[in-house]
Amino acid sequence: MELVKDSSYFTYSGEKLSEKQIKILEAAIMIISKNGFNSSRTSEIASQAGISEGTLFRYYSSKKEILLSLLPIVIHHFFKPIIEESFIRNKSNQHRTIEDELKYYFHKHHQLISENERLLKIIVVESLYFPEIKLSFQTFMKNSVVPSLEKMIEIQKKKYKMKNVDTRLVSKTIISLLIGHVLLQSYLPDIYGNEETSFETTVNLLVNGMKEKR
Amino acid sequence: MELVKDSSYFTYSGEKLSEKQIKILEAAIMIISKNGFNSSRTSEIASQAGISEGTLFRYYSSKKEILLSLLPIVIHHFFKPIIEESFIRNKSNQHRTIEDELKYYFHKHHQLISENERLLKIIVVESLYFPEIKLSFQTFMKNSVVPSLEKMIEIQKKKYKMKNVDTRLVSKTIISLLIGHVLLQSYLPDIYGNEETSFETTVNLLVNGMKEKR
Amino acid sequence: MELVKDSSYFTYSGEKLSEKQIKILEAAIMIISKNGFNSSRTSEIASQAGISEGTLFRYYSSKKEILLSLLPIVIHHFFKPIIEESFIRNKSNQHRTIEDELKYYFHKHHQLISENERLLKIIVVESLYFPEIKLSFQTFMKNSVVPSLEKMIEIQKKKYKMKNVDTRLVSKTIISLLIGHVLLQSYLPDIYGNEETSFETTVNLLVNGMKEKR
Amino acid sequence: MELVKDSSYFTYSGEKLSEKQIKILEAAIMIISKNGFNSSRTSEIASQAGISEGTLFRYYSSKKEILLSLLPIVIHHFFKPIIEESFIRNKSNQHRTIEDELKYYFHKHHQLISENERLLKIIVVESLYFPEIKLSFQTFMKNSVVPSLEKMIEIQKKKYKMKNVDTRLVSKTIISLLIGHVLLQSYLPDIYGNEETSFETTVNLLVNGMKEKR
DNA sequence: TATGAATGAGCGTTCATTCAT
DNA sequence: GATGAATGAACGCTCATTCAT
Repeated sequence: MELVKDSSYFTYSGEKLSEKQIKILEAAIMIISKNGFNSSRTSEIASQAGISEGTLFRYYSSKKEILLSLLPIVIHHFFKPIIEESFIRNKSNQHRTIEDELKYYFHKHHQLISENERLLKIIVVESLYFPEIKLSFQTFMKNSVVPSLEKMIEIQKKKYKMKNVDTRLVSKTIISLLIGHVLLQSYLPDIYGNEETSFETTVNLLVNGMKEKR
Repeated sequence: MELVKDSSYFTYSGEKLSEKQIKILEAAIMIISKNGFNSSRTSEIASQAGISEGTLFRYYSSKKEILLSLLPIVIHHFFKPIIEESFIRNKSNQHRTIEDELKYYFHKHHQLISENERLLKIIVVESLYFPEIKLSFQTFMKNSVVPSLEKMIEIQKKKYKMKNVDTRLVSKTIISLLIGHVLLQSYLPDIYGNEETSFETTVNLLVNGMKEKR
Repeated sequence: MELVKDSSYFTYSGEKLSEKQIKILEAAIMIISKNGFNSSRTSEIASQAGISEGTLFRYYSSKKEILLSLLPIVIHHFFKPIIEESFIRNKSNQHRTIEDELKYYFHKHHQLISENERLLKIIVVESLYFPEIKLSFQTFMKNSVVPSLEKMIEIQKKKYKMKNVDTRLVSKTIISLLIGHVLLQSYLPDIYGNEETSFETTVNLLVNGMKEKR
Repeated sequence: MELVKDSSYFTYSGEKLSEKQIKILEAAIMIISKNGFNSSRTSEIASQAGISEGTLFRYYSSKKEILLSLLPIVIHHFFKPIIEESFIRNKSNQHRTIEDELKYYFHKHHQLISENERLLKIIVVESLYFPEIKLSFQTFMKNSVVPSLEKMIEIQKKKYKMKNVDTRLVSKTIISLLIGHVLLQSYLPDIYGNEETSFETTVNLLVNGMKEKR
């Protein structure tokens, strides 16, 4: 399974997932990301996981519980890294240019999204239909991701004296560009294929736009 | 139903939808956009349409056929306008600035998206799971939307002598911004609420970025 | 089906049961009285009713609803008659002897129990496990059956000047005798077979016991 | 567990139950009397018995075998005492009155029923659905309980010269009263509550009824 | 043509029973 | 012997689809 790099993917701090549970979640991510939650069959997840359907329900008491148990994994593997200091690097590396900073930001996100692609697809889509998932999603965006990003922007604004730039608008733009690039890569790979290589020019365009013209 | 302005919404060239079919499709858009295709019940669609379940199956031989019949409507109402000359206005109004042009482009898209919001949601989400929908979607993007957009960009590039600008990158950026803004408005309305008002500054940022710095 | 004399058994005032519902209830009474509620399969009830399982659930939204819908039938066919004036005849026929009165009371009950045997079995047994059924059962006994019986006893006590007789004890005894006779007939038919013929002597024993000895 | 006085409860002649088996049966009586056989889970019985489910099936090869193994226990603890000489006391204490004799009989039964309440409930209810249990039940009643009771009645009839009394009817009446009282106490405790205290008057009523009137 | 009752395949879930450790 | 994880048949229930009226 391409999403999951190694067997330690699901064993994050604060949770002790058994081998069976990991197999189930791996299978669930495969099946649900392919068919959607509602069209995914517990029988299919079980057989993909190499266990019986009865065993599946020993570990997850309902189909929905499987879906919900993906939430902390997304948070751990996708959201946690984004809000960590090392991700933004807004403190230690102030000698870097804003372009470098943003390229790093885009690159890290791209990497994270690639690593968690199927998982993210599930959570994003199912949050349309499961309020509890949407809420988790929104909460993390609102309380962690956006503040963290805007903090970085504020620092850069001060550093480069771009007082007229609207922080909120820039954060919206950066997130939009990320989302858009990921979706376009997925939907129109032959036109908007290699995302990684386009970051450089995208960042240049963006930073250039933020700088005041003569 | 807010999506459908009048009874002629579904009567596009090449198709003659009966009154019953229109009612069914209206109901289907309501129900499916709310619950997703799989969680939508034919019984609910029928009762929302004010007909019996039996009648529904006289007009659409299967539930999936209803979904697929929404495709040409999306194409007609969403994609067609986008690729039409009047949408781009790249010929007649050459006296306008590039900012005006883009603001108009964003505004028109926003309008179109608003008018077709539920319909688009269905097609975008279900295209994740139904290859035939995805293909239609991709084909229109590749053959019509992107060329049309890039044609406009080329014209503007010539007009404003921005030779160094990468057309593909700009089209990707514009589409990304549109997608991102729509999604963010939907997922994080209290942070990134009013889309329309942010177009102006977004366009300024973008155009500013495209212009060469001193 | 022995319990149900004719097709009008289930059509009592205040309820309009369809033909299908009657078939389902007839089948349910057969199956559940044989196997118990928990061991009865909806598939078996459906096939006994001559319909598909899907149809069964069109008329009763759950298996338990079938069980609960038997309650008003028991009330209508078993409890209602017991508390009606005509059953006790404590007003119009005061010229009758207490023996006649009791024989009539026993006889009527025996008839009612025979007619509703399976239905009663279900309700009595399942009230052990379903509190709502037990409550209905108790309520009817406490508020209707026992008061009605004790009213009759009081009248007879006055008529025959049996002041020393404990009304509550006599009602308990009468009900016990009824229950016991019915159960013994069911469990030990070859020993305590014909209930009807033993009523006469039972009543004589009871009345004799109530009368004061010299 | 209130039913089982001590660890020797289950060790009756002809059977050697291991400690584990006793624990299992104790747990089974608790669980099954509460939920009914079908709604009782082997997992619940095992955990109540403090053993694993696997171990349970080492001692009883199926769930039903547990139920059936309760039968000899009921026979040993409930029926055996009833048919024993000491229970009836028809020989040694001929100086007692018939009232005393019956009160003693009722009292002893009441005591036995109280001590075996849960066990009896299981056997009585499940005999409705398991023919082999019903048969055992019937056999003991027919061959042991009824003859033993009627023997006592015959002796009393001779002693008190009540030739006209129908022995079978009296035995039926006595058993009915016992059954009725137990059931009424269970179903309508607030009306027909204390069984023990009503025996005295019940016996008086019964004996009075058996005696010839002037 | 329109209906809606009837269908039955297929779902998520349970639980008595098995068996490797 | 004791365990408890694993099993899978069978359950209650759903719902897209059919068809007699």
